[in-house]
Parts: sequence; structure tokens; C-alpha cells
Amino acid sequence: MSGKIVNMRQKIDAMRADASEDLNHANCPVREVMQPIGGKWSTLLLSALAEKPYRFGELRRMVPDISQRMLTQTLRDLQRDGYIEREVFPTKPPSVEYRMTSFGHSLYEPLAKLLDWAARNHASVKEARARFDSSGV
Amino acid sequence: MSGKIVNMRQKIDAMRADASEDLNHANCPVREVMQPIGGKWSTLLLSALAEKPYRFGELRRMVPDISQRMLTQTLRDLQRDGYIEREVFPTKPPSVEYRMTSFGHSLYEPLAKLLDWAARNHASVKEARARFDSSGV
DNA sequence: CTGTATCCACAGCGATACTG
DNA sequence: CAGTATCGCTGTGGATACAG
Repeated sequence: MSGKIVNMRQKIDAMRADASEDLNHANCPVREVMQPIGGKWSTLLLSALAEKPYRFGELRRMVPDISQRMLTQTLRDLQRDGYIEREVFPTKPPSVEYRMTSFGHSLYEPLAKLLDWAARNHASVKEARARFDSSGV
Repeated sequence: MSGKIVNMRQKIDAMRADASEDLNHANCPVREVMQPIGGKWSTLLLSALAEKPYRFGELRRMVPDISQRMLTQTLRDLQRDGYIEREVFPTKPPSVEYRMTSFGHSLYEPLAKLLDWAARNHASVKEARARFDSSGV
């Protein structure tokens, strides 16, 4: 349903692979869902908004090295996928608040587990990386 | 043969990390761990190897639209981070087997939960996307 | 304050050809 | 079979300036 098969060759390959395993691109939502949240800033913003709603400038201060352009774009992409919603307050200098939807929270539940793992095993990954780089090569 | 040029990417990465070591989010686990597995092929290969070991060509057949170059590179990156290991069998046509380490399995546990969520909510995401695209823009 | 609009650099990825 | 080597395109993301 999701995957776009470009040519016949790949289609045949996909069907052949389909017979043995369901790990395929054709019916695999991994790509469509994981790719957007695999962006450089998505998870950071999601974990920020999972806590509580924030305004544009607040998010910008929380992630100091994000450009204005990427903050806008990433927020829009997250909104597009239904994870967050945007509310504009017509105050004197306008302010915009972003808040995580219940759908977003349902995504964040397993995502948080993964981020937890990352936090706990960050050191091990760095060690493995160093070991690999200094050995062999 | 000198191996100086082979690991250019990794060396550059190291230098870049070094240069910004004292910046706020340079050592953030989310970035260091999530970025690599956020690549286009990483999660697909991880979920394949989580099941059982596979050879290079098998993986290639399971993910028909990956290029040979990206398969090699992604596997190497996963190996570098300690998630998978590589074993060469000196058979007549040489064969190489990739297998997930216990560390990789510990990563895959929370990751699988996230992939499960993606599979279950894939449709909702696509709907949200379509809704967003047809309104406004 | 919250964006848009350009321009531009570079990393990621693909296609192809070659090797042990 | 399992890679390397090269080239080139494209998308992502950064810097800057402008605007509601």
C-alpha cells in the first residue's frame, strides 16, 4: 500500500522476498513513519513537547543550535503527521503555541523507551565506536 | 595498502565532535544514538537481523531497492556502533554473515515497540497527512 | 514574536564499473 | 559472492535578509 515500486524488476524481487519474510518495503510502514521522526530535530522537539506545550521562541531557546528555518519546517512536518497542533494567539506581538496531540503522545510512549535506551547506553555506543575506529581500519 | 583514506568519514565525524565538544547539546545521547539509526536503511536492516543472521546477498534480496554501496556502508555503521558483528567464511566464493549482537538486541527491544506502533498507526499518519495537505497549504 | 524567502554548502544516496 | 572506487544528483539543513 505504501511503497512505491518503481519498476518491474523490483516488483518481482519484492514478491519473491514477500514469500519468505514480511520485512519488505512494499507493505512496510517503517519507512513512512520512521523517516520523518528520523530527521535531525524531530525527536528533540517531540521530547520537548511531550512534557508540555511550548511557544516558538521557547523551543528555539531549548534547542539553541537549530536554525529558525528548520524549527519552522520540523514543527510543520510534525503537525502534518498529526503529532502536534498549532494554536495562534492574536496578541500584540503574536504568539504561537505548539502542543502534542493525543496521537503524538501515543507515538511518544514507545519513542520515549527508545530515547531512554539511548540515554542509558550512550557511553557503550561511544566506546564501541572508538574501539572500531582504532582497531583494524 | 594504507587504510588512511578508508575511514575518512569517521575521522571527520570525530573531528567535528571534538570541535564542538563544549557546546550545549554536543554530547546529547538523543543525537548521537538516534541519528545513525535514523538513516534510510538502518531500521530495516536491524529488524531483519533481529530475527536471525543473514548473509550479504540475502539482505540485499530482502531489501531489493537498496544499492550495494548503501548496504555495505549501513552494515559497517551498524557494526561500528556495536549493534551487529561480521564474520567472514573463507569459502570458495567467499561468504560473509552478519549477526546481531546482544547489545544490538537490547537496542532492538525498545525499537521494535516503536516499529510496532508504526505498523499499527501507519494508516492514521497517512490520513493526517492527506488532511493537512488538502486543507490550507 | 513568528514566521517566509533566497541562496548555498554539503552529506546522503544512487548508478555504474571494477576487483579478489 | 562481497565488496571498492568514482561520479553526480538531490535533499537536507544553515545563513541571511525580509515581512506580518
